[in-house]
Formats: sequence, structure tokens, C-alpha cells
Amino acid sequence: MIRLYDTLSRKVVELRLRTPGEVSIYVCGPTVYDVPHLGHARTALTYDVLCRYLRWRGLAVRVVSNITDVDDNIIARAAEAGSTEEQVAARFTEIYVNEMTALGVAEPDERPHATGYISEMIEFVQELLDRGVAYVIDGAGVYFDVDRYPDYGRLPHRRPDELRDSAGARVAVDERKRDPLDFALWKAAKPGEPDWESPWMSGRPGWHIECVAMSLGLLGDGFDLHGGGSDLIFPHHENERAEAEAAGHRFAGLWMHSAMVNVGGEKMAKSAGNFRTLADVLALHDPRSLRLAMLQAHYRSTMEIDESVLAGAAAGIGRLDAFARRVGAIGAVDAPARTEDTDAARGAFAEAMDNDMGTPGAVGVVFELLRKGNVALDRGETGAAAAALDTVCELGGALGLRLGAAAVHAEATLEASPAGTPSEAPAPCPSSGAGAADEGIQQRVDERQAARSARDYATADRIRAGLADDGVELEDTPTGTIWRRVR
RNA sequence: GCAUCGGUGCCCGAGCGGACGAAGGGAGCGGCCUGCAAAGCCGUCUAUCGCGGGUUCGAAUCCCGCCCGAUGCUCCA
Repeated sequence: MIRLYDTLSRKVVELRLRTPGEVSIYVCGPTVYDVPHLGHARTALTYDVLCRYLRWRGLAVRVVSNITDVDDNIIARAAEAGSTEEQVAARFTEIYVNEMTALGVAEPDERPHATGYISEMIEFVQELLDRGVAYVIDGAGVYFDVDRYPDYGRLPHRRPDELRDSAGARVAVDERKRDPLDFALWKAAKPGEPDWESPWMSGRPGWHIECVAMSLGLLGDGFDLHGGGSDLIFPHHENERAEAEAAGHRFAGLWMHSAMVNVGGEKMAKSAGNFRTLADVLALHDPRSLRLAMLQAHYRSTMEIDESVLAGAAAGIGRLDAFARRVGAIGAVDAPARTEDTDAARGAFAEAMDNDMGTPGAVGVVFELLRKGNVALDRGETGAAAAALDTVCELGGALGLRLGAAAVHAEATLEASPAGTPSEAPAPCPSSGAGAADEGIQQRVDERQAARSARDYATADRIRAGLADDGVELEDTPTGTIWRRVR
């Protein structure tokens, strides 16, 4: 039974599916007016891991994640850059998608753009107007009438009067609104702003209606799970919920929110001067290191990211890869499909993940199995080691961690038996092989081996040092020397 | 101010009434293995679980108070 924390009920509840075996998920994507930062990475990674795990559990997952490409920030950005809103949105959408791909975040099944759903939004606003839960203010926009939705405030767990007290505290309230809490479904366009025709006035959609139209439009009423960053709980998600339900639609079955990333003890934000772009991190680190670092914290706890955290995770990735190399170096062996250790690991892994996506525990399980695999290898129990590697790869894969991304070169594996043997590592695991450019290196490795055999360690060490200068690292194993590029 | 979440070893970070004699990762140190490295293994630093009360046969886990921090109430992932 898969259980997740539901923001609405504030409880860890069973994930109930609208259709058995199929999970429908909507994740709020970015507003594309700037480059992605670590917070976007954490949110994307959280739901990427959720989907991968659900698929590993045998469920069919359909995930929709939008791109908000009409918004005040985009308009402001276009104005200051002297370009159009379309250009700004297109540029940052491309960057976002590229960086998510680099991060290893799987493409959602659908990535709708808000601008592609304007007519659906207009219909939806009309539906709300027809039901009398929205009203038009001439020249300003169409507003949702919060008083007509008695459940308002349940998601953020605030009573409307509490919310009302702070509404307008920092934002000027249009006094023509019936209630300060009322929010825009449709905004009248100011001169020069992008706009669409509507039955009320030319303008553009409000933020919340965009997600309602896209989620309900693509996934249908009562889809299973709605996710996003915790900073979206209010007002965005609450307003989405109000709009959808007030229009008579059953909305999300479960609300999931991932926590924020802090830098230097504070929420990362441009205004705090601690803004870290994803590109900055990706330029310095293996994307898997960022993923591991985030996996090692629970998705609901605020986490701190700094160089030491990243470096620590990088070392962990190094161990994972080293294990794959060691096992790879022994070549093909008869590996049992399962052992006591792999069965136990699978069980513990699922147990951790089923319990509100306990990735830190799940990662712990993977590392424990890795250690057992290494012990088996040290003992010469190659079958058990290979079985452990298979499972480490499989479980790592369910978390989006691929092993052995760096090329590994080993004579032993070059001579290994044909593909398809039982011990052959599954797809995400390392494959080896030497390209033409590597022949020179292999030759030097062979020369060093010859020197070692002749006990001419001075020569052997000189060759090794030379290779190190060229960015090639060696590891002597019982089955031969393996080498890899470290830069 | 109101609300929510959190304070666990040198660092990150799980656990959330009994299997905790507190996972896992990282850093340091010692040992084993290795011609030497690398990789690996073992050990260690390494835990009065923010402070003070209480409930309980039993509390890191529940309750009360206090201190500290972050977040939300505002565009925000």
C-alpha cells in the first residue's frame, strides 16, 4: 500500500486511485520568466522520483506538468529586455526543459502551455459566472466570489477571516471587489500587454484558472494527485481547488507538496542574494550528485544545499560507480536472479518508499546492499556480487540514479562472453569498451602491467603518474587493471 | 502579529511509543588488503536525540512551558 502525506487532511493517507492500476498526476510547472534554480530542481526531482517509483511498483502513470507562459513576471521581463512575451517564454521554456533533461528528469506525458488552453479557460470562467460564483468588474476583470465557496481556506488550514486580515496588507485591494479575498479569473489587458478576446473584455487568464483548465482538461475530473512546491499551497492551489469545485468538478484526490531549498539558512531567493541557478550547479557537479543530495533529505523537509552537501553526495555517487566498475571487471558470471540479500533489500526499499516516499531510507537500503556486494566480491563470491549489482541498479533506477555513467575500461570485460549472459548488467549499468582514441591509453596500461610483472615498479609508477596527468585513473583488480577518465 | 514545520553525532540527514545498544551518506583517524596507490572491507570519533517539566512499565518519538530557526500569510518550486 502506497501512502503519501496529503496536505488537505494533514495526514499520511493511502494513495487511492480513480482507476485501479493507473495514476494520474498533475504537477505545477514553472512560470518561464527566468532561469531555473535549485528549488525548481527539487520540485521536479521530487515528482520525477514519485513517478519512477510508482512505475517500478507496476503502476501506469500519466503525469502532466504545465508551463505557465502568460503572467505578470513574463510581461515585466519582456518589457525590460525589450523583447516580446513570446520570446521570453520560449527562451526560458527551452532552458528549463534542457536543464531538466540534464538532471535526468523524465519528460512528463504532457507538457501543456497555458497559452494553448485559453479557450478552455474562457469556458471555465463562463461556467463559474453562470453558476453565480464569479462576477465581472468592468474594465478590471472577472473575479471569483470567495463567499460562495464555503470550504475556502481548508487547504492552507486558515479560516477565511484570518486570511482576510492579511489580504491587502501588502497589496492594494481593488475596493470594487466584494471581498478582499476574491481573486482574478480573468484580467483586463493594459495597453501593450498580450491579450485574448473574451465575452467580457479583452485580457488574459488569471494564474489559477490556467492550472485548472489544463489539469481537468488533460486528466479529467477527480484525478489522483496534484503536486507542486509548498509555497503554492496558498493562494495558488487553494484558488485552483475553489474554482474547480465551485464549478462542480471533483478535483485532486491527494495534495502533495515538496519543501523548499534553503541556502545559508534562508529560503533561496534573489532578494536574499543567495540565488543559485541550476546551471551553476550543473556546471560544477554530476547531476546525479544533486539528485542523491536531494534524495537523502525527505521531500517534506526544508533542506540546505551548499558545496559540502554536494561534495558529500558526489562521493556517494563515486562509491556507486566504483562498485559497478569492480563487478564489471570480473566479467560475465552466473549470477542468481535473486539472493537473500537482494530480496531483503527490495522489501526494505519498497517499505521505505511506500511510507510517504521515504527516499533517505531507500537510499540507505541501496548503500547497504552495495556494501554487501563489495563484501561478496572481496570473498570471491562473484555470483552474489553480480546479483547485488543488478539490484542496486534496479533500485537506483527507481530513484532515477544511473550507475557507471563514466566509461569503464577493463581488459577482463573486453574479453567477456557475449552479451545476454545472466550476469550482464541491466541497461543503466556500465558497459565497457575502448574507442580508437583509447588505444594509446590501453597500450600504456599494458606497458605498466608488463613493468609490474617484471617488478620494475619505478617504471610502472612513472607510467601511472603520466596517465594521471592525462586524467586517467587506474585500479588494479584481481582480474586485471581497469582505467577510466576522471576528467 | 497570526499560522505551520523543525531543532538528532564533526557535517548532512533518517527514525516519530518497545527490535534505538539511533539508518544511510560525507569528513577525520587507525587497521586489513595492495609492490605502492586506487577501489574495497573492518573499527573508531559517534550521540545524556534544543532546554525544563509531565504522561507511561517504557519517550528521540506523546502532552505542557520555554528558547532558537525556517517557512507561509505577498510573485514564488
